[in-house]
Amino acid sequence: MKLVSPGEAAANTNDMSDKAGEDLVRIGEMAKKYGVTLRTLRFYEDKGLLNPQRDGSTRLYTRRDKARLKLILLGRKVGFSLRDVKQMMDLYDPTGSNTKQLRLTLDKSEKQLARLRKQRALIDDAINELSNSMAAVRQMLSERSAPQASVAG
Amino acid sequence: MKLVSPGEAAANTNDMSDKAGEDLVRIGEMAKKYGVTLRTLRFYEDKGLLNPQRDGSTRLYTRRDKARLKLILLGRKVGFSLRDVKQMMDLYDPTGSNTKQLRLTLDKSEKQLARLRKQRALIDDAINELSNSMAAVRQMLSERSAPQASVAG
DNA sequence: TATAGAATTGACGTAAACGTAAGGGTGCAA
DNA sequence: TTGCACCCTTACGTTTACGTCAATTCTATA
Repeated sequence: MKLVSPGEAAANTNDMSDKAGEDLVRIGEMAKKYGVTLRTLRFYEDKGLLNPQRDGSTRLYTRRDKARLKLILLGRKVGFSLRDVKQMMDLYDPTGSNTKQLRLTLDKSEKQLARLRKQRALIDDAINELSNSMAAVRQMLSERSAPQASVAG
Repeated sequence: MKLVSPGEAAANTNDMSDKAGEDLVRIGEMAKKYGVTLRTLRFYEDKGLLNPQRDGSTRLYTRRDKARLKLILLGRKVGFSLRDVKQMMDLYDPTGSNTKQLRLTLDKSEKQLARLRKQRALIDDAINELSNSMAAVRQMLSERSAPQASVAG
């Protein structure tokens, strides 16, 4: 069964679903579209983060999957683990107000924000220490007549 | 053979070496002194970063080892890998001017500094993105009457 | 129909710096 | 002699997010 020939995603002549305009794409196109590898998409599915339809064994991603993938990638970008992302997404309920999900997300976000700030502080420390060390090394290089005062011993 | 009874590091009645005042310590004291675990010290030795003497099978760390450990810990703090630290330390030659070592150190330091700055930029990005998301989530929480506009789909 | 291009599952490999457990030895104080 | 406080080596486990085959199958097209 032909779905979307590689290279033309718009003209879908498929009669897969009762809903028109489902815009199904296979894994290759999906990967290209979002700059991830096939392995990554399969991995996310294995971890329960994605759940594409199947045509036989072939994965078919809907725009729902695309939305989820976007969220995953955003989550990864801000430093959430896949586990965190899953926890937050698992709380999604299309019928409710999603208050719980939003609260959890906010809670995790606050913690992550704190971690990020801590990390930044550590990096700033490291930058300072490293700059100092470099100054010292430069000193020693400029005074190449003091064999005793080496940096390692 | 008794070397340094635990708790008194100064009064060494040992006749280990011909050099007086060697100030040898065993692994436990070394670990405590520098806030690392025994495993860490053994690991560093296994990786060729430390080379303590032995009394039978017992490791004895000299002040040379202490200096090296300090360097290792500084290196780790500024984000060098142990491999990098080893490369730099391996170039140390007590008889020379250590120009090569210093140059390598400076070179690696510059690269590491660049990495640190890049990382900091990434973190700043993440902080911004996360802050934006959080604002959006707070919005949605405050308008708990819009079921359609959920964060996950 | 042959062939290239896409897709599948399964499963081991990778990186870094140790953690942790197992099994065993040594010395010293009560 | 018991027991504790140290010490030793060996070796597998941990974490996270995939990478990298391998062997096979499906599909479209020239």
